[in-house]
Amino acid sequence: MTDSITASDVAAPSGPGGGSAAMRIAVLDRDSGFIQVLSKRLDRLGWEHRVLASPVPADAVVAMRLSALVVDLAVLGPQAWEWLERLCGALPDLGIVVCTGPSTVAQRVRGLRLGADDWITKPCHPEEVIARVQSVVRRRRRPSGRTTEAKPLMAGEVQILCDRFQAFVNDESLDLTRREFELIELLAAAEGRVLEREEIYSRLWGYTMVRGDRSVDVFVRKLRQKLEKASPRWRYIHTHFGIGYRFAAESLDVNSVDVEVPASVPVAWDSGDQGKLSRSHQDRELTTDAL
Amino acid sequence: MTDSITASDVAAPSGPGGGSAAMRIAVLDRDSGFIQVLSKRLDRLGWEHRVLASPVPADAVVAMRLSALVVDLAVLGPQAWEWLERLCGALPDLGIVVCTGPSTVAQRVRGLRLGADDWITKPCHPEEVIARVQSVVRRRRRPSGRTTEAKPLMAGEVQILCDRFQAFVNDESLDLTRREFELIELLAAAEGRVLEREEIYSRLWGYTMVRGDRSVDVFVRKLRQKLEKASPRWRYIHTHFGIGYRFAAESLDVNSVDVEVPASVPVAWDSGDQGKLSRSHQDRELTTDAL
DNA sequence: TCCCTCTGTGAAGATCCTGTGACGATTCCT
DNA sequence: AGGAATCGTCACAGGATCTTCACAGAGGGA
Repeated sequence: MTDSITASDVAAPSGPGGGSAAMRIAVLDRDSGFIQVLSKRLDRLGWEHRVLASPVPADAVVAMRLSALVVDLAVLGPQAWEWLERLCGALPDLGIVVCTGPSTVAQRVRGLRLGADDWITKPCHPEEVIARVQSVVRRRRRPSGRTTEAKPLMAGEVQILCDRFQAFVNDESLDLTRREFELIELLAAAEGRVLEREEIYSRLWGYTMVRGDRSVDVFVRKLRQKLEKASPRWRYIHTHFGIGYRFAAESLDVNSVDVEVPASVPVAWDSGDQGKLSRSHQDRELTTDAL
Repeated sequence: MTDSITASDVAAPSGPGGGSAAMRIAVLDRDSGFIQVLSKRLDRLGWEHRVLASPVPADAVVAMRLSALVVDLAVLGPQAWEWLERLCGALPDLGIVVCTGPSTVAQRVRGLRLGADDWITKPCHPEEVIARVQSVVRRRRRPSGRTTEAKPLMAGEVQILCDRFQAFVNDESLDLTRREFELIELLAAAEGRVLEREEIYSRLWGYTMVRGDRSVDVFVRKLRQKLEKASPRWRYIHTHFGIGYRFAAESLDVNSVDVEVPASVPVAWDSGDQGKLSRSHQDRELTTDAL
């Protein structure tokens, strides 16, 4: 059961997982020529992608769990601005690249201010579209990506192995579901800081929490149950009333020193390899492209 | 006196938002016309900015602690690519916007792949440059913003940890509720200034206080109780009759030097001149208040 | 000194928040 | 298709927190 979680699952927007892989984008456009050429490139890159021909309600975009969206505002008609604003509000972590015909400075500024991450004017080369999408996604991912690099997190009796998407107590799996694991990973990575519900929600679900949503609470409860069963002498998730939750291992044994360990990570974080990767990658691209 | 409240003061104490404030950018370019127009806009926006006329070594850029850098690659000559790569490697969190003359698709793609966050082609409207810089910075800040503001405030025996939404004395939590914490944080951040009731109220509750509302007083009392219990030899919150409250740690030990520390971040810079200011506290209260 | 206003205090009621169990919807696997 | 696992929503109950109120004491000006 544990093993059923595959790498492809990691495609989650804010997903901690894999590096440059697992790109998932959608193109909202009707320009068949443009779409065709772009799709071809995306295929070659191995990016999951999807073409949308008509204005999709913002809620539907949410469900797609995209890394980025390329959109021609012309398709949306007069409600384009409103749509853009709603989408950016709901999905603060989604990369949005507007790729549309001739526009005025004012229009571009407006789009960017509303939350678009980039604005490309057609006609344009698909390679540039891709490079800009990459740039947008890279920018978004950088800070969250560094925390999670297969280094096991430890707290109390619990060991969190990111590369297995599972937590263990005495080498026994807690049988966490995907959401449960993402939650414990997020909390543990916060190193004892309090995370607000809204932040937890937006990091796990990828869009902003609506007031009254109890999902976070429910998953906290499920996590607590499994932690309690596997490690009864410890408390891990602490409620901060009116704010959110904090992860820190606290022993219930009175005689023990009751050390409060947030979550230690034997990390020595890198920074080099990602850049290196993308560079060699890009050299290859440039030579073959021969522009 | 009430009018001394400025827009910049209103930045929410713990609020993650605060997008436009504290922007700090540099422009590396030689196009005097462009620079002039851009500078003017930046001034009006209140962004700190700085113009660099010649290729600055990447290391020097590091020291500037910028939010973003706008650069014309032409200034850099043939080493532009290498420079760009070095810079992006050294400062993965710096927003880099290339703003340069006509270029090929391949050049733009190369720049973006090397780590640039955006690429604008001159001639361009300064407003668009600004909008794109904002977009870049906004995107970069969101996830890391919360971790950055982790400067603990210190006053007397009390330590305020913003990322835990809690205050501590000797590593023991005061068990502050959300409002109580917001209040102590607000007061402590004022660095010894007197805050009027109306200001406190509007910052914590988000709307203006109706006359006769005693909420602030009640929460001050709760805070005082908890502070008193945890740190009996100190006074922290001082009433200013007819005005409001002031936060400053004052020792009650007579023999002690009675150092009054408003609330300082535990960095190296301070401690010297405090003693000079404090004579008998009674007198000081009257003179410094200067109403 | 007197009087009026402002502040400290305690308590009670209202309000909001969280824990919890259960249910239907959806997805995934066989 | 059938069944199981997982997910998201809902309603309810018990607490925690917030707000309001009344009263007493302190502060400041005439």
